[in-house]
Amino acid sequence: MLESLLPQLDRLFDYRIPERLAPDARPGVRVKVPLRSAGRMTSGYIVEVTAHADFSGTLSELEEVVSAVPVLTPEVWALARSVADRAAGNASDVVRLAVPPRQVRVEKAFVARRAKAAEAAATAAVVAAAGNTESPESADPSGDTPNRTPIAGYGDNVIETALYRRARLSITAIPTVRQTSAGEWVGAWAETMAAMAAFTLGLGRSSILVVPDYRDQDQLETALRAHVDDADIARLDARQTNPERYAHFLSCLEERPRIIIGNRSVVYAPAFELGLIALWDDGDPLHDEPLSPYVSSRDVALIRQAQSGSALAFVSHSRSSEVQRLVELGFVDDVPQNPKFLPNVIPTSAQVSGDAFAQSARIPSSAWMAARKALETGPVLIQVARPGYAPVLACASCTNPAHCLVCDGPLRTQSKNSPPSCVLCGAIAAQWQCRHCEGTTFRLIGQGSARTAEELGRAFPATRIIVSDGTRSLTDVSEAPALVIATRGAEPVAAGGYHAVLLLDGERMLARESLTVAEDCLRWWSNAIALAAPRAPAIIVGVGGELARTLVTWQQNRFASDELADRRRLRFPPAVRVATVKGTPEAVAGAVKELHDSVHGEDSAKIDVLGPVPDEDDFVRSIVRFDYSVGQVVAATLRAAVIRNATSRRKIPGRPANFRPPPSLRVRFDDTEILD
DNA sequence: AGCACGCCGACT
DNA sequence: GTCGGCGTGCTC
Repeated sequence: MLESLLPQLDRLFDYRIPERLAPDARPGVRVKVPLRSAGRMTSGYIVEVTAHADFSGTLSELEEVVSAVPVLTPEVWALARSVADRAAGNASDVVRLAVPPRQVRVEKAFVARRAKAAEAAATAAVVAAAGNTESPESADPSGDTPNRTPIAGYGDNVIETALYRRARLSITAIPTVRQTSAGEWVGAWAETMAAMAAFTLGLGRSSILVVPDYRDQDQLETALRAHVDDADIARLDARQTNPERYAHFLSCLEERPRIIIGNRSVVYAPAFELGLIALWDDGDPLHDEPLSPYVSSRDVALIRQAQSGSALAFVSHSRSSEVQRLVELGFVDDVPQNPKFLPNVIPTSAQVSGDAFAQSARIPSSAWMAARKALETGPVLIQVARPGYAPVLACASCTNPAHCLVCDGPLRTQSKNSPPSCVLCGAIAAQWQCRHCEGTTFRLIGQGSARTAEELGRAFPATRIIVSDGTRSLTDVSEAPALVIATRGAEPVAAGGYHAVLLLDGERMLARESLTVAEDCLRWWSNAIALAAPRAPAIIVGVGGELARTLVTWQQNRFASDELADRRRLRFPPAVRVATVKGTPEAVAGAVKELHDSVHGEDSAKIDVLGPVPDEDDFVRSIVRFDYSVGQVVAATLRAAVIRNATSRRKIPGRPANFRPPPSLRVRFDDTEILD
């Protein structure tokens, strides 16, 4: 496999292995090979070693084995190929996500340590043979390992049995916090996932646990350390330096079961005897890969599960419509939580309290009183939509929104005494003048986390105020009374759970324009509510209707089912898949025609094309919607069109001799934002 | 990408 | 009759 970005080189090439390289030339190792003419080298990976080449011409010789460590295992290669095929992308792009950059020092240390271990094992084997001792114990195939903690909150052994059967599961997380055996507090979901991984480890198998961000990862790691030895955990995440990441990656290649945790790219980690892939909160957009070919970790997990035969679990408080679809198909099994501790959710319409602060923050009196009461005994969580002080500024005289004089972007205030600055370019609006009425003074609109904190501080003078937002986010707070103001997604875990949770900016959060607003809001709110102590009030302000009813009854699965039904009616994802086709008008028209040619007969109803509409640079854009059943044909057809356009690109007349136009056809599958 | 091959216009 | 322009296509 060549490390090339060119779609026309995204296939296997055969090379002859010279005698001197034969010992190291095994599948998975990094190599350098000649391509096209002498002296030009490309790097790549050996995928297969065979006695007879498929290629009929004369073979070039392998130039160099860069390192003897087989970093691209056959399983991961097969996964990369399937993922690329599904999204009409390059396998080498996927491999780049799967295999971190090589770090020579780290790799040498790994090789040396491994050689030493192998030597020690050989000596031990000799001693064992001489002494005729018992053979080393292997994992008990019958399943139940002694001393493990049961996975609580679900039916007896329901999850254990499912893991043993290697089932695919949608698990409704338990909406509260739990204390680990080491005394630390984490979301119950983390405890559940840790117990699942520990059980799988007891079966002698590895787990891959995928979380959206490092705050979730920290909780999961805390929970895991209470179940297993630290040496059984391997981490792969964006916070690590390159050497750290490579060291942990290499440790996954060892032939012993591990628990591998990290963000979305960890789904590609090599794993010894993979027994479980589990995703926390698969609806979080951080599971969507922003690099080509843009395949989300949910889809990668589904492909990997099919190839490895491992168990698969989607764990969340509110089920994504994608997983709902899989449940309705019968492909994934529903594991409901034991409804013993449902959260105490109270929706409140905007019946504003008489208190001065409550009025300015539009907090209803009942919520205000609940917060005041809860503060006597423990921490209270206040969820707001935005960070900063005043997220929006307007002209004080004409009330029109204020804009940056440099780039015309919107203005905001970061903290109380900081001058207004531009959201986009950061310029400080010094000599600002309104473009509508020549006014020169601002009016602050809305409350960001900092302004909410300041005003709450005034209302509760003796209370500790803690702010957790995008710029400064906390992972946990103590059980002492405090007001914790957090932007959605940045809520810290409180020891013992919050004594009250207030969700303030519901209306504003719902005002965002997106196909998935309702689903996203439900997820943000459910996740915050799940941080409450048992029976503590969770008050949601200014949200009514189906969403409020869903939270009160804690029936997110039914909401997901309704949501999916709506998408079916509209023929929107995930009821169907989508692909964007972008390029010159001729290239797009050609690709669309080929699609109609290859999806024909009774299948033709399974595909429809929206557009083309004009895009930037004389390009046009079409959106193809298609049923999952024709996904392979659609991907293969569009892939062929991309390759053809890359191979024979026409020169534009009247341009400089060496001018190369951009690729005249680009394809992107399953972009969740295109129909917003 | 980047290089070789080939087909057509201008030249000793 | 050949030299070299650049468009077209291939890379094991």
